[in-house]
Amino acid sequence: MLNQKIAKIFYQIGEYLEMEDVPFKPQAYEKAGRVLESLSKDVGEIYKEKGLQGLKKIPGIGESMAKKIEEFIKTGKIKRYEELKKKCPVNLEELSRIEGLGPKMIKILYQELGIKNIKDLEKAAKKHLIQKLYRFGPKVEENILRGIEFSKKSKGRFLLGFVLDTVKLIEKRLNDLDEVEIAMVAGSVRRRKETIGDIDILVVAKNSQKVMDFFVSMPEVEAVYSKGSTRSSVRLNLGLDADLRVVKKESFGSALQYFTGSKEHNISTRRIAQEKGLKLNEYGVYKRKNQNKWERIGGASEEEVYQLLGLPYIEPELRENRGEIEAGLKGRLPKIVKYEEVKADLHMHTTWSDGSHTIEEMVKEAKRLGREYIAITDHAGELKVAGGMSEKEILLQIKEIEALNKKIKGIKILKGIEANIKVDGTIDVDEKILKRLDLVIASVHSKFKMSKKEMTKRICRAMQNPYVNIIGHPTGRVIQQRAGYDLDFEEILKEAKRTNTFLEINAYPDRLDLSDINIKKAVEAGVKLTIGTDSHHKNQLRFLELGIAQARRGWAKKSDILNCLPLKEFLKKIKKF
DNA sequence: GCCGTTTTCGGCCCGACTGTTTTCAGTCG
Repeated sequence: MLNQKIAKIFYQIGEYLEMEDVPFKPQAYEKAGRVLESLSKDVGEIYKEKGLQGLKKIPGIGESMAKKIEEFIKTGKIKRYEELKKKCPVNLEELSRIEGLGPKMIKILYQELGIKNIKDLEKAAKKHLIQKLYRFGPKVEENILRGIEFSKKSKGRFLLGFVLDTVKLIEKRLNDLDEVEIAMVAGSVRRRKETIGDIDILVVAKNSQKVMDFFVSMPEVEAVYSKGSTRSSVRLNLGLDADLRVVKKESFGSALQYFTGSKEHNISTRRIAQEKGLKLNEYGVYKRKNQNKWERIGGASEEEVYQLLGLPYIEPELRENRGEIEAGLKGRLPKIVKYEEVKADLHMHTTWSDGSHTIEEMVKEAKRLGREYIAITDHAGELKVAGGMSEKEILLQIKEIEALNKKIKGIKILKGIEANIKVDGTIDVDEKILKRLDLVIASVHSKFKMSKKEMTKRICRAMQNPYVNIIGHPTGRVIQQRAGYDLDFEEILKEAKRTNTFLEINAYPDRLDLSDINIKKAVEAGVKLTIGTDSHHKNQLRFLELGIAQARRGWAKKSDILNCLPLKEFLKKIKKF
């Protein structure tokens, strides 16, 4: 929480400095903001443990910013920021969200028209006051109004899981065209980020005009923003924008690398190019010939781009500038788990609790999707709103699963439950029953707002239960809805390792809990993980892919994921004793 | 303001697009 707050202030300081035309500092603040945002550890804790020196170890944070962080921890304020804000007291966060509006324009709008927020901005635009300003015109005014409308309508980013199918469909359709040599989705979708802002697709085409015609007339297209011969831009009925770009075959690799991002990863790769006397852009890799002549030396494939930079191929899911470049240079990039290596889905619900399908229906769909084994893990115990099973029902369900295992071949069904971790950390199902199951997931479903200390103790105690194998959705976050419970994650990892308990990567689109950053921490701590979809409907079983993507983004190897194991070994490893 | 297997000083990623201008500034990804 502290990290996000300070990050926001740093972003704003950067924007204020940009208004003043201060060179280089804006980028420094912006970078520091991004680093803080994706930092896994709270700066408050870093400061408490290691002081100012600890803060300065954070990349992008030096003397001056460390002191500002210290100031914020101690006083809740940063003087420099308050000064800048006094000079230009506008709602920067709100205004810079408007597409096309940056610090320089915001400053002029404030000085000339006293515009402080979106409300003021909308009023001024409707009165046509903006187009009278120097270097502004009717088009700028129009764009501002459109930007305001968009920001009102759009919810911002979209969950990957709810758009991935459509993206894949569009990609496949394009690839099926005779005119298309290759079509590939780039951007945050290709990196499998948990939320995405828009869709970028690249194609190599023999006849680009025909491809563009096809693209803008797809049934999913709601509006066409622009249609050209090399780039078209549309809004899909899902509510998000999609761009299609035609690139030359010889540039496909560098274009794919460029448009896949992340921005931070690209900045790093271009810096490496520069250090080697090369230049990297979306058209290729270039070598300096003389003063101002560059010679193209590659760019047809991504592999070639990375190779010319002296790097191994870096999987898209790793391209977040979280150490993949450094690891690549040292030859220490991990071999991350492959999509086809995960054999099982370890978390799902049926009509026995709050699911929509019978066990048999779920099993058949899971088999169709190629799973080798699955665990049925209906709610049990006190969670009556979610149809928690009584102990009697659990025993009946065990019988049904045993019968189905005899009936259905080619997939094995494991007997499990999702039990509740009560406030005191105990499990609300009797050990006599737990004993008879293949695996037990224990999750927090109540009283989310406990103190950090209490919640950590609560989950640690659950892990001490000899029959609890997996902690479900360990941090309890719901993307775009609520932050996770307050936890000492380091402590959780220690206890998980000590008690041989596994942490879940919940693959449900709005959970993806553990997050990529927490997965990386768990992997580093040697804690093993399981992936489960938490499906409540058979159509949700396909979300396993999202959990694997998340594992890959967290640098997890095959050996870190328990459900990569064949069934027999899995059953041995899951047991605590 | 940050950073350093060439540096504690002198660099800092790159190009396209847009709208406003007659050569460029601002914004974006």
